[in-house]
Amino acid sequence: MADIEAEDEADDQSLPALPNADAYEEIRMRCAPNPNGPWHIGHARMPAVIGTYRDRYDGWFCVRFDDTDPETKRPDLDAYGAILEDLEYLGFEADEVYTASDRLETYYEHARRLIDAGGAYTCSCSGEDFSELKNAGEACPHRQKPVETVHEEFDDMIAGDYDSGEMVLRVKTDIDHKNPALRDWVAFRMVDTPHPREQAADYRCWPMLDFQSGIDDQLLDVTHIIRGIDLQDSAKRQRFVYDYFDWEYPEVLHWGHVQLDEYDVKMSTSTLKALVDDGELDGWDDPRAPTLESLRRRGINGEAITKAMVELGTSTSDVDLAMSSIYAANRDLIDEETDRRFFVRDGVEVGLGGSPPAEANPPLHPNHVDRGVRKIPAGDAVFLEPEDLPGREEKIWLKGLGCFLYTRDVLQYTGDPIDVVRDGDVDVIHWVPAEENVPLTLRTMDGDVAGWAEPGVVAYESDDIVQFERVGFARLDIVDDEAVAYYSHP
RNA sequence: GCUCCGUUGGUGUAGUCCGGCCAAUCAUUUCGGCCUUUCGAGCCGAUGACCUGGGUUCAAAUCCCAGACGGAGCACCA
Repeated sequence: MADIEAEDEADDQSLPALPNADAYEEIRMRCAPNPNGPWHIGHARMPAVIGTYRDRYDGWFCVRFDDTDPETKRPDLDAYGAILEDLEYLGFEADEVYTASDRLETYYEHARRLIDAGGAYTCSCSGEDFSELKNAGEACPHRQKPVETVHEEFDDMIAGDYDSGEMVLRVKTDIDHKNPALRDWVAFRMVDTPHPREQAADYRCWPMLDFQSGIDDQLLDVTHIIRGIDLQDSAKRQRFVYDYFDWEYPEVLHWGHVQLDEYDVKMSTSTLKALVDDGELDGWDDPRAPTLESLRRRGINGEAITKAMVELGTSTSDVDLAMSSIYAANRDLIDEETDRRFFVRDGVEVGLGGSPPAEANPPLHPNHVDRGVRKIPAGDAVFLEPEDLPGREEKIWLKGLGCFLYTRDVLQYTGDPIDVVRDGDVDVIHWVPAEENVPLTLRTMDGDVAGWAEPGVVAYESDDIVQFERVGFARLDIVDDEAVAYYSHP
């Protein structure tokens, strides 16, 4: 029995065990987004994996907004809240939320300690000049400054006495380290542009990510860092600071980039922002946008995204995420609960003859007859999808209504029993009455599709999910009596 | 140019540290069959992979060397 349970547990865990997990009393992680825009689908990997580990190890994770660049990657004030909402949508809640731009005094204090330890120096070289020296493995003259001078100049930086580009604080690493990426990197620089957050608008001396993040990870007792390969060298840079302070660096995992199929639009915050600003996308939740807001509007359950992300694992190579894996996970979650309805795209009208039943009553859900049936009056004519129109003198089964022969431009009711379908010669199709129906626009990744839904859809409200039979799942989005639905997936 | 990292079917992943039980796991996709008054689901089945070349070994997806290909860093971005 115990063996069986152990096996079940192993099956659940598609993620590998965290390195050295046993060595820590509590697993502590951080999700450190830059709030410079709403999240795209790729961002979901961070909370999905970190949150899943948190739950698995009964650990802790925080969201820490690393918003220390007021200019180039300027924070978007709406993004802080939007990101927390996205997190909730994905099925997680942070144990704590921090904002780096609230913590500048802490970073300054650690910088001073680093200066005291001889681990940092103020430098007024231009970026190009320093780069040249660095590539040659040569120190710049500022490296030898007395500690007192460094303190004075750093205080002046904090006071805002320099303009952007005039002075930086560098960490003293190893100026001829064989990896040029690690040589005396910048810890603080001057930024003229005020931070968009009012609480932080007066600061001009801002830490770089490697410094800020390194200090915070220690102060928050982070045991495991999980982040992208673009930050592969960060750990190596930050270790120099950790060594000065005699701290122990956390375990660190890196993963590669995620690419999506099915989208024409590049998955990048800045690209999306530009497309939204130019009006090429109808906002961040446009069905064509690879954003979480878009998937949410399409009625896709956040847990399905989380599941697909967790299945990607944590390998350092780049991965292609197939949207079909998100869709498959979502179907698992919603199929049993979702009502079936008819929706005809680009319908053609065809008359009915031969006295068919006046009303069709297909079930709301084929596996749950107890949920009841729909009422679809047939009337004198129906709409069919052009592709479903049968050939001349061919039979077709209108689902819930019966068998018809297509002859002289009219569908003649034949009264055949269901066996004609079972024998395989007659296709079953969906339809809507030409008279009593609900015009509805289906918004898809490939554009809007106009059509008609069966009358019963008036009973739904926005956010309800239905399955349009033979079309796919959709989320209703009704505004001012205008019926719109967002297509989810097949 | 310098420095890191990676490469298992269409896609993702397990196995690689500690070579044999791996003619390679699981999921998804695709294609068949059963069932079904849709699609999906379910059940059954099929197709499909260890980057290349050397070496070590009785034995290599796994260790070693070389190469190819891919990615990342060398920002006063995150």
